Amino acid sequence: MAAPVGPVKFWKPGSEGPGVSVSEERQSPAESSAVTVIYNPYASLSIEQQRQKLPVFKLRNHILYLVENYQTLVIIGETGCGKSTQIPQYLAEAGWTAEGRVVGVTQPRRVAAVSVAGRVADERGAVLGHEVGYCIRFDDCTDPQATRIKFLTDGMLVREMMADPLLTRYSVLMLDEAHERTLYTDIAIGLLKKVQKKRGDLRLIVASATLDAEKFRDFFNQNDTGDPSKDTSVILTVEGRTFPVDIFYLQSPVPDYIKSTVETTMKIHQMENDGDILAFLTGQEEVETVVSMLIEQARALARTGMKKHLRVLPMYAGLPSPEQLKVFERVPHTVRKVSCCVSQFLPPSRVSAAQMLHLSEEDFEKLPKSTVPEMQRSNLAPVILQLKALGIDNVLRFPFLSPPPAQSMVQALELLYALGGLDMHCRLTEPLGIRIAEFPLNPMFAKMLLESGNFGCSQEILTIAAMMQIQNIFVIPPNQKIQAARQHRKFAVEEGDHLTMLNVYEAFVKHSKSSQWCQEHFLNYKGLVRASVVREQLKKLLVRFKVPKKSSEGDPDPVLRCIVSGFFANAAKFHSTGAYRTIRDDHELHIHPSSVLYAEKPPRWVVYNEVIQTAKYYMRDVTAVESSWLLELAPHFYQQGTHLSLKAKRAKVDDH
DNA sequence: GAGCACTGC
Repeated sequence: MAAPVGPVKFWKPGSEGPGVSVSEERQSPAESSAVTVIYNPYASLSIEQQRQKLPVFKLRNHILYLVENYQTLVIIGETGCGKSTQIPQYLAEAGWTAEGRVVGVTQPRRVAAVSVAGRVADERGAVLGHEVGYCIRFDDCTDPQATRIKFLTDGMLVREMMADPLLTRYSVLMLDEAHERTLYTDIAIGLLKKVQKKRGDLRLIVASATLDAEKFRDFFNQNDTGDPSKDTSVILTVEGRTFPVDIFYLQSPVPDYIKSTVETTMKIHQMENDGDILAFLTGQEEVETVVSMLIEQARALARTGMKKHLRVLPMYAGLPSPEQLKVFERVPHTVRKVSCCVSQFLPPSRVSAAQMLHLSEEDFEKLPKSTVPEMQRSNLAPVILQLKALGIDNVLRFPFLSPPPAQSMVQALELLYALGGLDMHCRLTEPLGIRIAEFPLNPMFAKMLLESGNFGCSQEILTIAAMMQIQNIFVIPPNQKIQAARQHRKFAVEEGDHLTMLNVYEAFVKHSKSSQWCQEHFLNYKGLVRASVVREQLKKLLVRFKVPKKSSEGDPDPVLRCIVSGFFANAAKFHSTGAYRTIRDDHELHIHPSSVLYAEKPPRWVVYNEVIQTAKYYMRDVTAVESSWLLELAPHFYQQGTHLSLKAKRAKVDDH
């Protein structure tokens, strides 16, 4: 009756069927776990030889031909075929970066943008930030004069269009991992379709998995003559990958999967020649446990005379990005790299990773292959505001690849109206709406910052806004939970998370931003440094918008009221049922366990920054408020008659 | 009152 545990991934070059050593042993529970092995047989070759080994190399001229002759090329290729690193270089070599033009490559994730840029700079013998650069939020590593190949997050591309709607500097844009259908990839796709109509010279490469390729091609095809020879978009498939992948499923469950992950990893380390290892775990804490166990065992092994060194690296989102980037660094032949990652194959139904690891092969195969586009399930307020800022007045007629539900459009418009960013005719307001859109933040944060001068607490609000952009300020080592909690309590205040984070930052500054002090207080030093960088950048925007520099001098009231002026729409009331309910739509919510208000007497009224959905709907970053503030600071949103005006507005929206 | 998903601007 025991359900098989899986999946186990096993990569081995040149092998068609099951791999040799590990797979043969996969039926033995003690030696089975979710472990991926990557062999790199080309590590000893020169960079140029390595480039020529990539599957995409054979198609170099064909790709260049298609880019020359079609406005849009949809390219299908698996991870590892080399498309992300090679195609931009082929384009540069073929002249697409002549006369100051730029080839841009977007990635859905920051880490990917930085690491792929690093790899390409390496291959070209360039210093990162010159010929090859990257641009992500709060971190622009490009040279406006010198950069020819630019990697950026898709969100950053959308933001760039606010300054240059036709993206005049770019000759080619490649949207990598487009099949992931992230919110900003989808927006970029819609925007680029519009740009292409005005700029026939702009070339687009959409890199996608097989499933969506035809959808992308048809979306971009401007040929309405019915004659296929006049198509403006085309699909090309890159066959193969550098390292074939085999997936194995365990036959029986593993009693202690942490232990067996460590055992399997060590076995591979001792038995196999070259190759790095990826071990998948279900959470940050497990990653850290496995990392420390592996380090310990590798040390013991080194003492017995094992020549090959094991470099053990943790990899999870809470890690500062320089630490995350270490898993992409190349290591010498004498070293084997083990990256311990959090499993991220979570389906949209939000089954937890732990559950996932205990599914049978049959059940695993039943899970949906492609996820619901983010556009279908997101808060669209930031999107709509940005589209408006890009001059797209009728957002309902925007060419969405998958149009979002009308209801979420209406909600977003209502919120933006309530924030004062849009007027009654759904037009961007001047100057507030334009300013809100300028901030690289959720509109509620932007509104809060812009109001902070009026509340006489811009200093405090700047800190709070910056701190809220950083995750995991409180460090909780699994073996020192009690000590960490004791230190963290020193900063906690009954008002909630916002003022607690203000306290943390102010104490950090008071102690001269000392890393030693952070360590003693179980605080994320790098995170706090990042918060101060973010704070400086946000401060520049406030200076530009002439928001007066003021402090409430320790008085919490103005600060709390200012938070409400931005986050009034995210208000919830505690009910006798023992849960919170949103004021807006009576939706049940709970305080997230990471909040300082968790396990405290629940305040009657709260506002929160965001909701995350796991087992339940949790509010993250929560602060207690007075209900009277909601009425006072957002009368248009909460007073009687609101529903009527919303209905009227809805009717107006539906008219478009 | 009950115990923690990730990414992006």
